Amino acid sequence: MSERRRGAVLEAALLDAAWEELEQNGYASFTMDAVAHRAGTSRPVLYRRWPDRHELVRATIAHVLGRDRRVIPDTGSLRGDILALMREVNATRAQLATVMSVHLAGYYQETGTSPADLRRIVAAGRENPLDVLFARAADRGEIRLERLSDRVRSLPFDLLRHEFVMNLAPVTDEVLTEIVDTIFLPLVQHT
Amino acid sequence: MSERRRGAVLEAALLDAAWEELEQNGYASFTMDAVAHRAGTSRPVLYRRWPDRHELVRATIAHVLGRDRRVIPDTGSLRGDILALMREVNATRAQLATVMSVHLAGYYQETGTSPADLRRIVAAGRENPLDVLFARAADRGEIRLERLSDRVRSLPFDLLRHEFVMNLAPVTDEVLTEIVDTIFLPLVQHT
DNA sequence: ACGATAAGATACGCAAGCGCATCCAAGACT
DNA sequence: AGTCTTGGATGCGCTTGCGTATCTTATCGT
Repeated sequence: MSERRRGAVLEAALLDAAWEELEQNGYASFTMDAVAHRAGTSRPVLYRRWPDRHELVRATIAHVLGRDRRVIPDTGSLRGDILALMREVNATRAQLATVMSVHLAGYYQETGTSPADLRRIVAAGRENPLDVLFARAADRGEIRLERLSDRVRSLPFDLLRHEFVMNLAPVTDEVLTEIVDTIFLPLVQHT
Repeated sequence: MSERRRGAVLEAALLDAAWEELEQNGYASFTMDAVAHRAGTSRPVLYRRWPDRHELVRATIAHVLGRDRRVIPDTGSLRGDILALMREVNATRAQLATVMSVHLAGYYQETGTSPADLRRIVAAGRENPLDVLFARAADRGEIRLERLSDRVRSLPFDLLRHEFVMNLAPVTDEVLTEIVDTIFLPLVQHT
């Protein structure tokens, strides 16, 4: 068993360390030195892979979000599916607040990019699970798909995202069911 | 007329400059030097008022949000009132995204404070306009106040805030009316 | 065993940012 | 005019972070 990390193993360790730095200290205090130290390596190792801090941040976000292999729930009802997906997001994507911190903290001004670029990373190569859930609900006759606006469809997750951003933490299950039962479902039934 | 700024006038100029720095370069790149330079002064002037960068940031946010003297609309209907207030927030509070950037970028880790602290600044000494609007609607018989959850009442502004954060810009009037007409009002009428 | 590659370590020099000390000068008040 | 307060300017020294060069060493493949 080798002691010195190499190739993809080393790269993953570097990105994990970078992520922890982002989470624990925020984008404002994110430095190459801190990442290197946390990863148990030295800065030239980072520079051999990423030309600068911004690229390392971008790669870190892609790395963390890219490993997020979500199971698309199938509970037999739209309510169940949406709640299950929200629980999953809640448990795994509270880290989205860390991503948002990069979104907001000056990254765009510093790099000359835009919010759409970060959204592209998040969305890359991924089927939107919501589309699947709604198609199923339509097949079951629960909803008329064409009658639901995009805004209604994304509403539970917009509100969940909002909670993450405002509180920097996952929400309680009561909040999830409140969103679904008192906001989302009444709107679905209304249309 | 004196040429050298003094007292409250100077302090306002300093805080305005600090705000512009936050807006244009983000919290991650916010420095005392840049603020002093933008304000046409020198760093000791800043340090005479605020012990460090974090305190300057906190004071800047309080300054910007504290000058926000909102008129509480009275259009004769809840829809009208909510839309008017949202338009006002949309026109003046897109800058909330800049505030949020501080919220997220590591300020709390750096200062040992919490999201509740920032919310206290925002809310300080201010009557919540929403309470006024809803009380009026109840007086008019439009709604049963006790039947509306806090979440329904704050929903338009939660969604507006979400839009600000996601897009870093004000929204179109179409988005405002969509939120009110297809999300908020159906929920109000449902209860 | 040997060679190639890449990881790890260290050092260098530069610039920025910071916190502070010191001095000068403008402005207000008596 | 004199005094006090505060604004403005400059300089100092320290630390941190960065980008890079150089050297050593571990590991892998042949």
